[in-house]
Amino acid sequence: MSRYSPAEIEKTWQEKWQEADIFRARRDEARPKYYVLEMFPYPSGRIHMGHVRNYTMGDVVARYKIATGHNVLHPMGWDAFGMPAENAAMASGGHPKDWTYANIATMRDQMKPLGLSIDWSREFATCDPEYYGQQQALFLDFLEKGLVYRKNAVVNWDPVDMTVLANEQVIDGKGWRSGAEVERRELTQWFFRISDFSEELLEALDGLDDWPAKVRTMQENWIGKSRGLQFAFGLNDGPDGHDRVEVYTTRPDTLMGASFIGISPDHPLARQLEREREDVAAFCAEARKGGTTAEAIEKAEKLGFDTGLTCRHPFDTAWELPVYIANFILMDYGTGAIFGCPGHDQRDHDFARKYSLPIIDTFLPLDAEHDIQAAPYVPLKSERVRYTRLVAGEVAGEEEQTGEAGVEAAIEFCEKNGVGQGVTKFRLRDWGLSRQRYWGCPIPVVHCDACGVVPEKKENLPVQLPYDEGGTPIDFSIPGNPLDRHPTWRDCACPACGAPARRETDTMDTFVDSSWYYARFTAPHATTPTDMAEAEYWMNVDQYIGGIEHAILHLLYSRFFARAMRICGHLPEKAIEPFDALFTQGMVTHEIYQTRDAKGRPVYHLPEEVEKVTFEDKSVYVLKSALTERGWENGDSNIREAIAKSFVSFPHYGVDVIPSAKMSKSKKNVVDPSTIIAEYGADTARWFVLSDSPPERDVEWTASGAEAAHRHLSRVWRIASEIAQSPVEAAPEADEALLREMHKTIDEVTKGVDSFGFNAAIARLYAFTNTLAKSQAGQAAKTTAARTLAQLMSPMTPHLAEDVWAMLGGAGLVATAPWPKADPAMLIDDTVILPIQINGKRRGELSLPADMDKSEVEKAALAHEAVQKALNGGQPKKVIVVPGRIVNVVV
RNA sequence: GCCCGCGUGGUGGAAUGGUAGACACAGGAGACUUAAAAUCUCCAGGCCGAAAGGCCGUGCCGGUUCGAGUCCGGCCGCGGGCACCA
Repeated sequence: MSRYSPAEIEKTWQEKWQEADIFRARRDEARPKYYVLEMFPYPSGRIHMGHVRNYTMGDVVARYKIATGHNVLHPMGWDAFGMPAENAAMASGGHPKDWTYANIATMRDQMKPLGLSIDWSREFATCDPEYYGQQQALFLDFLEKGLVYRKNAVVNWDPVDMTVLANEQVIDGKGWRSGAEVERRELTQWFFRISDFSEELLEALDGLDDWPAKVRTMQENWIGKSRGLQFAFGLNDGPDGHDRVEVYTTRPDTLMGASFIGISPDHPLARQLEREREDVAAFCAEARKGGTTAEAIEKAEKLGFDTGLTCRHPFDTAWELPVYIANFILMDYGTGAIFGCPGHDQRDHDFARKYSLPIIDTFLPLDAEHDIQAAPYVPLKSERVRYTRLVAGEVAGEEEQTGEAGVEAAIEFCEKNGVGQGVTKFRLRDWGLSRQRYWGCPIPVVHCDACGVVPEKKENLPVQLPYDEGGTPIDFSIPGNPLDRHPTWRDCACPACGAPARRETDTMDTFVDSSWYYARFTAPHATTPTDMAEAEYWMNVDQYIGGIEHAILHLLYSRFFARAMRICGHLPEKAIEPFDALFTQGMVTHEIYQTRDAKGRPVYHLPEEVEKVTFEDKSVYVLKSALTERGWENGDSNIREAIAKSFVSFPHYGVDVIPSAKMSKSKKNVVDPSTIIAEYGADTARWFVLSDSPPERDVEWTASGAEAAHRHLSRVWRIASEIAQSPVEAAPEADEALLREMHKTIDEVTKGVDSFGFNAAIARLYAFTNTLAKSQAGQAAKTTAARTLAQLMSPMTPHLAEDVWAMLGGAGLVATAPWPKADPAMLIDDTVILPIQINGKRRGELSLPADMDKSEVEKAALAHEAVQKALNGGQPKKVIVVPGRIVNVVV
C-alpha cells in the first residue's frame, strides 16, 4: 500500500479493536472511572452530520480519557418510542415496532464505520420490553412514594386523531396533522410531582459549575421562582360559597393602586356565575376559545366582562373594586385571580382605559415628572422610587426606596395586619406524562370498578405492548389509540380482587424514557431498574454532550428523575445531579441551493446537483443539469470557458445560495455521512466536524473543507510512510528543534482536548505537521515526532493514528497507549524574540536569552536603535519588562 | 417587555491585559509535468510607497492602564431563551 486508503485501514483497525475488546467497560476499582455520554439518538431513519459531530466529540473525550489511564464507560442506545413511528405506520400501513427496529439496524450500521469507542454490549432501545418493563417498575415505586399522581387537567385535544396534542403540535388553533380545530378538554392524567422539587432543582443549579451558564439560566427561568403576597379581597353579594377572592401578587407595594379585580374564566367563581347567568356563560365560552400557543396568545384581544360584583379593599372596606372576568388571566398561575393596578402595569393600564377604570399611582420616579394617566410607571424592582401610597400605615409617606424594599415592607405590614402572607411561588408545573398513543411505555395500572386504580403487580411486568390483535396486525389507519380498542389487551383481571377490569391505555411521554437511560447504562441487563453497586461505581456521568435544544425539558426531567430514583433506592445520593459536566454542541449547517419554478415558488437542490463555475475572478453556482445541456463535459476547454462565461455573465441562470442553514430534508441541504465515509473515510468526516469552528458553535459543512481535511490526513500518512522508509542520520540541531516543537504541541493539544478546544488543538496539529514535513531532523527524531503526532491525533482520527503508529513501530494499539507527556524543560526556548514597544507601539524586536536578567533586558532594550532614536539622548520615563513577553519603553 | 450571548481579513476562526489575524478555506504567483491530476514553494488586513518603511485597523463613542480584541460605562447591530406569570 503506497497511499492513504481509508477504506482499507478503517476496516482493519475496527476489527483489531473488536478482537482486543478494548472498549468493553468493566468495574475496576484500581483505575479512576470516567463516564462519557452523548445524548442518544431517536431512530428516525438515517444518521445525519449532527450525530457525527456529537458522537465524534464524545469519542474524542472517551479516547483521550482511555489514554490518560481512566476506566471509561462510553455507551450508546436508542430513544426509540415516539410519534414519528406511529405516524409512519399511519402513513404507510406498517407497524411502529418494525419501522423502529429497522431504523435502528440501519443507523447502527451507519454508525459503526465511524469507529467510535463504544461498548456495544450495553446497547438498548427504550422500546425493548426489558427497558420499559424496568421503567414501569420505577413508575410503581414512584406511585408508592407519592411521586406520581392522577388529577384532572385541561389539554389540547385533537377530535379527529383523538389524541392529546402538545402545545407545539397546535398550529393556529388546529391540529398539526389533522388540521382539525383543537378543543380544550379536561382529562384525568398522570403527573409527576416535579413541582415539589422546584426549590431544590433551582438551588442545585448553583453547584453545576461545569454546565454552560446559559443552560443554567434557562432552567432558572423555567423554574421561575417569585416572591409575593397572597391575600384575599372580601366579596360583596357573591354567589353561595363565595365570599372572598384570593389573589397573589409580586407587587404588594401597588396594593393602594388597585382599581379592579380580574379572575380567570376557569376560576371557581367564574364557573359558578357561568352556571347561573347566560351572559357570563357566553363570555367564558368566547374567552376559552383559541389555542394555548404563543402566536394565539399574541394575537388574542384582551377581553373583560364586568360581573357587576364588587370586592372590598382590605385596608379600606368602603373602597369597592369591580370584579371582571378576563381572558388573559391564567387559572394555573397563582390563584387564577389578580388585582389590577393600572398605574404600574401596561396591561392593566390598557384594560383600565378600555373599561374606564381609575388609574392610581403608589410610587413615582425620584426626579422626573410622570403622567400616570397617560402611561403606567413600570420600573425594575431594583430601582429606587418615591412612594406616594405604600401600604405601610403611618410611614407610607414620601419614602424613597427600591421596589424590593417596598415589596418587603408591604408584605411585613400586611402580615402584621392579618392581610395575607408572604409566599414563594414557582412557574414550574407538575409534569403530565399521559399520552393517548400506542408507541410508548404502557402505564402499568389497572382500572377496577371495585378497587379503583390498582397498580399492576411487579411480577407481571413488563406490561407489554401488543403487537397484533388476535393474530391480525394492529390497524394504525384508524384514528385514536389502538390500545383503547384492543379487547384482549385492554380487558384484564384486577390485580387486587380478580374481578374483570381494564388496563390503563395511556402510555408515557417519551421524555420519561430519556430521563433515566443514563442510569440504566451502568447495568443494562439488571433485573431491577439499576444495580446499586454498578451505579455507585459508574455514576455520575462525568461528561454529557448534546444539543442545546434539550437545555430545559430533558435535562430538568433527568434531574428530577435522579432525585426520585434516589428516594426509591435506585440511585445513590451522589447521583441526584446525574451529569457532572455538560457540553452543548453546535449544529452542522450547509448552504441551501434554491431556484424558482415558473410560478416563483422555491425549488431546492441537493449539493451534488449543483456545481460552482468560475470565470476569471467571478463565480456562480449552477445546476449540473444545465451544464450538461450545454455540453459542459465536452473536453474542449474553449467550450467549457464559453459556458462558464455565459453563466457568470448572466447570474440569473445561477442558483441562489442561502448560507449556514440547518440541514433539513425539505431544504435538501443535507450531506449523508455514509456518502462522505464512502468517499473520504470516517476519519475525514471526524476531522472536519471538529476543525474550523469551536465545538459549541455551528459549523458549516463544505465540500472544499471536507477535501481539505482529507488532503491533510493523506499528507500525514504520506509523511509517516516516508519517514518509515528513509533512514536519515541524526542531525542534533534539527532533532532538538523538532522535539521542542513536539513537546509544545503535546502541551497545547492536551490543553485543547481537555477543555473542548478541539478546533484549536487541530490547528496546532496542522502547524506541527507542517513543521515535521519541513524538518531536516534524522529518522529517529522524526519517528518519535510522527508517533507522537499519531497519538495526539488518535482521539480525532483513530484509524489513521493506528496505521501511522504501526507503520513507525509503535508498540500495541495507539488507542491504549499512554497519552504523551510534555517535558516542561522542552517548553522553554533558550532564546526568545522580544518585541520592543515605545509608548505601547511595537517598534522593533530583540533576540535575547530566555533567562536573561530583567535589568540586562532593559539595558539591551535601551540600546536598541529605535529606542535610542526615540529617546534622542534623554532618559526614559519608565521601562516595563515582562520576562519572555515584551519590553515597553515610555518616553 | 424581561434575561442571556455575540460583533476580529473575502470566509471559518486564533490570541493567560503583552508582536492582532495562528491554523484552515477560498484566491493569486511559481516549480514539477507534453498536459492534467497529485505534490511542493511563495504571496496575501487596508491605505501610501519602487523599496526601506510609515499611517490606520478587532461594530461605534468614551474610560482605566506603560500597554485593551480582551477590563469598565454608554450606544448600535445580530443571535438565542422566556413571557397575557399577576
